[in-house]
Amino acid sequence: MLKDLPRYECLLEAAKQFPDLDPSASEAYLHLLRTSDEAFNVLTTHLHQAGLSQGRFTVLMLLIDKGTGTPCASTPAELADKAGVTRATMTGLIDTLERDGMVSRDSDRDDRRMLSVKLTPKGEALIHGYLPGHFKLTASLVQPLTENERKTLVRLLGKIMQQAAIMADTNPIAPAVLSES
Amino acid sequence: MLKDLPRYECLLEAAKQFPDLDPSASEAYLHLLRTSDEAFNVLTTHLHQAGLSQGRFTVLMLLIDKGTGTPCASTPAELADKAGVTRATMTGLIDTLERDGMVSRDSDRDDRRMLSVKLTPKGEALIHGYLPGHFKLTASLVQPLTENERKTLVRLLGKIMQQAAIMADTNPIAPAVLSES
DNA sequence: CTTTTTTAGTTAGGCTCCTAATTATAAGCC
DNA sequence: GGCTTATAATTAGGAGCCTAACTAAAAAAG
Repeated sequence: MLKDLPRYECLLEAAKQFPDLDPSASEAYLHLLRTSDEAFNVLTTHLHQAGLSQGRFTVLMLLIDKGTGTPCASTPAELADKAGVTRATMTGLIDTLERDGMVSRDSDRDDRRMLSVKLTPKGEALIHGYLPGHFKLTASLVQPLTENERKTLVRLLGKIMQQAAIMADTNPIAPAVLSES
Repeated sequence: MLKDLPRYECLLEAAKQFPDLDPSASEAYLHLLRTSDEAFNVLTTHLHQAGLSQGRFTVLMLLIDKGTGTPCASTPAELADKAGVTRATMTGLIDTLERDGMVSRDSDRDDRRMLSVKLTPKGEALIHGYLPGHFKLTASLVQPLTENERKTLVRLLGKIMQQAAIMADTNPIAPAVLSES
């Protein structure tokens, strides 16, 4: 999800040379990316300590049976869709998870093209041992904010997310840029 | 910076099974990551259209001479530090940028271990042609927020960033988690 | 039925990033 | 001077992501 972490000081400086630039927008944007990056890195470090990556973690989460009798996803295609990666990528993730004994592939009796991916006891133990710490970390990150501030944050981020979704649809630059006119 | 994009619906559902979980914190955290991811993807798409990646873009930004006579960085080591990547990674980035004619490597007379990396005219043209659209995109993303909302957002994100920095320092989980007690 | 189309999953090859080991040079110490 | 340590950059090998091409099986069309 978050990677790279360019150092944006230089970018901000360069930005000042652009007359048509909206300074508060740039500042908000850079803060958003920097903050997510920091937060993400905290969690990623925790993941790495458990031998996980974002992709591996997502797969395990999707495979957990949350008491309903069925996990969120079980075939590679479902997993890829819900994880937001391609099927090819999911094949690779399942490959390494299977190699490490965290999941198993079982072929479907009715449709021989399909597979069913399941958590092994080892995988189940790993993810259940990992999650409490994960949730504690996320809680710690947001802990400086009051309940009201959290609501405000979610609301403001929601506006940006909505705008990003609009811009992602109208893919060329021009229409998105002109959306405020 | 942002990649992967796990679909957190399942995660949120799973989270409900954890009694010690702080729901508003999880929600805020997930919103933060999802929003940055969406915003990041919009910009990354724009970068790709220009034949750039986050890493390549950062290098070019660092190499721009912003009228001061000297760019932010010029040796691979400086570039790596300011870009937040390893020197090995920077070597690879410079390799492909040099291959594409965007930058040049010149050896230092005094210290033969050192190199000086410079933008070629082609690289300079590319980044200068790219930036206006980049800034317009970031402005569009934040456009739904009023000036006051932008200030609030920056303030709230700042609190989280500060907390993340604290947690990144106290690296093991336990101390960070207990920081509120 | 046979042929075409669709679907599930994988393979192949590329990119960006990483860590760890390596090469070459410079600097400090005896 | 000669040895050790530190520094600049690179190389080697791996992980996770991508797109595009491929294989196998099921479904649809004739």
